Amino acid sequence: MHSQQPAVDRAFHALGDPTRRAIIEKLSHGPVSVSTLAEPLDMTLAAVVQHLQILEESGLVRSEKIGRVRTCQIEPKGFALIEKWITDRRTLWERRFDRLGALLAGPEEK
Amino acid sequence: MHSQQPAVDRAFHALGDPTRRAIIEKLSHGPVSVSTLAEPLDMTLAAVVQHLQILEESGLVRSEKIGRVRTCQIEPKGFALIEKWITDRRTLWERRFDRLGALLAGPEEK
DNA sequence: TGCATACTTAAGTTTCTGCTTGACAAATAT
DNA sequence: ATATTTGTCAAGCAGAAACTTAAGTATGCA
Repeated sequence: MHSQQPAVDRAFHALGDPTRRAIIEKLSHGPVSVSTLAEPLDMTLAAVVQHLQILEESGLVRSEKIGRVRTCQIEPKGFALIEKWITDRRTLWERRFDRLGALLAGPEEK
Repeated sequence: MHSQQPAVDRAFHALGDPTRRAIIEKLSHGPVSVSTLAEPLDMTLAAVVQHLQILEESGLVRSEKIGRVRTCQIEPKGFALIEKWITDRRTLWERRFDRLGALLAGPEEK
């Protein structure tokens, strides 16, 4: 139950981990190398690389290797997906709320 | 590592699970009882109750028990938190992108 | 009163995640 | 040339998370 899931599923799963959100926070200020990213994160570099793989597969991060250093940066595509998911749902429940409000205000014609 | 975490952490963790997102999707159309919620979800009612507890603690769902039936509904507060987290980060990286664009367009005075 | 419904709670099992270790590869510096 | 830096890969393990089972509670109904 983990191979062929849609992009929005992977994006939500990726953001579910606090370490990965910390990585996103750091990348928000600009592109950073893997080791710089790992430095403040009380864990081995290998663990950070694993988090980065998940972030990259989920479309939240993009990276490029030049020489021996891999530089990571935010990929907005993934964020757009989860924002869309939320706003789509909110549209549904707000529409319901509006209808309810209209009813409570008293049914009007026209 | 799970007791004193901020609300935004709990909200992201809650939405990381596909079953919980399915519950949110159903609730987006309006309030539903626990057993109605559980019906299409290939798992026991007890499991669904556990998911609901997490959703409720994360501020994404609210519920009220009347008689013997508990009715659940969306609580927008939790969603506002995670949308704010995303837009805050995007503000950062878009600002950077704007500055970059300005540089590439050629430095101008004034 | 007796029985079904709609949960609730606790405990145990299984599966998944995050992390470490260790060995390795490639680029760069000395 | 060799040492150092930067990252990659593959096991393996401990704890967390999801789920089940089973027993219990409170409400509503006949």
